[in-house]
Amino acid sequence: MPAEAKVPASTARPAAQPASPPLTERQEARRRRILHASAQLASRGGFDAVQMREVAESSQVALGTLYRYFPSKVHLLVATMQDQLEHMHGTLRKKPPTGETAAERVAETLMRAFRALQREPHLADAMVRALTFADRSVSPEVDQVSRQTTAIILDAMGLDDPTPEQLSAVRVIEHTWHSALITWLSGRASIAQVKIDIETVCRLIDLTGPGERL
Amino acid sequence: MPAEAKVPASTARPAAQPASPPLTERQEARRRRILHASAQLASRGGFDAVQMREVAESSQVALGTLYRYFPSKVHLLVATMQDQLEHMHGTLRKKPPTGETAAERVAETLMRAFRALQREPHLADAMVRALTFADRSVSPEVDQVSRQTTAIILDAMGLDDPTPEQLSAVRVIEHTWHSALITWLSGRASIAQVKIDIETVCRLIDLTGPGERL
DNA sequence: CGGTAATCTAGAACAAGTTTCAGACTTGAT
DNA sequence: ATCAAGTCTGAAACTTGTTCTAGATTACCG
Repeated sequence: MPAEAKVPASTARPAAQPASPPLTERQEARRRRILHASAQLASRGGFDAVQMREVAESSQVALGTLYRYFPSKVHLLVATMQDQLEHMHGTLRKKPPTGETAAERVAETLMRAFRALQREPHLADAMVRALTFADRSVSPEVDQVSRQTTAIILDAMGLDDPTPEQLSAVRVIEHTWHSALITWLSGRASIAQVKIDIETVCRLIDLTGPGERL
Repeated sequence: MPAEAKVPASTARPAAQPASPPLTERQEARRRRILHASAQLASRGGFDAVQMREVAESSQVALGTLYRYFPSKVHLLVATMQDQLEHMHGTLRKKPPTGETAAERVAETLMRAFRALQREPHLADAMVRALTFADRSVSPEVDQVSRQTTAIILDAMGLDDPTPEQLSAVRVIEHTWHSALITWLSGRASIAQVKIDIETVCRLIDLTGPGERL
């Protein structure tokens, strides 16, 4: 019979996972080392600096093992993003935004996240590029990131059960968030411009507010 | 002195180009063959199917020459997108949108473009993935695509000199457009959902309309 | 404990993007 | 027509993501 339980197809820890045998302690440690190495390399030189051989070496794992845990570089980086997002969500929970309106609070939250990303622009580059470059084979993982982001935004809005209109607005905000990050990372938009775009899109929230204004 | 003028760093033809010696007829023909081959391969299997060696072979050009015209696969695909966008803009000009409000016309225009993309989903995949994956070295070309997209949207709005607020709204619409396409292409959103997102974000236009409602 | 099935390792091998190079070919100027 | 400079070609080499393999290790069941 099995030795170390079969490794799950690169999934996160905390959130509920349909069916993936729990990891051995050593496996958990390996996974953690890999994610750490990934984030570290990404922080240096972004997407390109995360080279699978280097990740394997840094995390003291054979290349084949790395691929067993994360079936591709994009899977690895998306998992890295999941990891960082949890961090961020935790941090944000502690100091909730203070704005008056939901729109203000969401913008405030996103700008806070944006400032965090600015501190590690290379890491941001690696994660966001991986996220948008991901193909169908990474959909479940990308979806998980999306859900986490949605949760953060809904938290900021202070909503428990949003209307379909509000969910649309949130989706649009996420779209804008990702795409604005991309333009910033590739040097085509300034920090100020990203700020404006975020504030602009957040106005949509007012349109779908409790008053149901259309 | 030079023979065939030095090839420009992969730029489009029609739009004004800062400084790039005009192409020989044969060079122009090569460029065209390359773009055609690129689009053809992309239509088959998307981003992955556009293999540089195959593009070179299909377009009867040496690999080195291909790289002289387009310094990377991403450059090539972004140029392919520029090419297709011109087409599209021309087509759209002929049948302007009929909606009452600017928001309706923009949504109508984008949905028309979306339907065109649905006819060649693989091509769309290749172009959009290249666009969002592009790094700084492709910024000028990506920017050109962005300007073209902006022009299409402003056309639909029927505006000549937009206010800064309106430009913000247009940028947000573009963000949403790109990101929504990505989610559709990677199978994480349905066509219906993309439609909703586009319609949702287009409401922003009303917020920044002539009335200057904040 | 012993057996056994799965995992991990080291390293080779493969695939596709990118670079490089020597030599043949074009072009525009004289 | 000739020449110099730049371009194109064909092919090999290099890089990095990904796959594969044989053997050493590990985990768990009985």
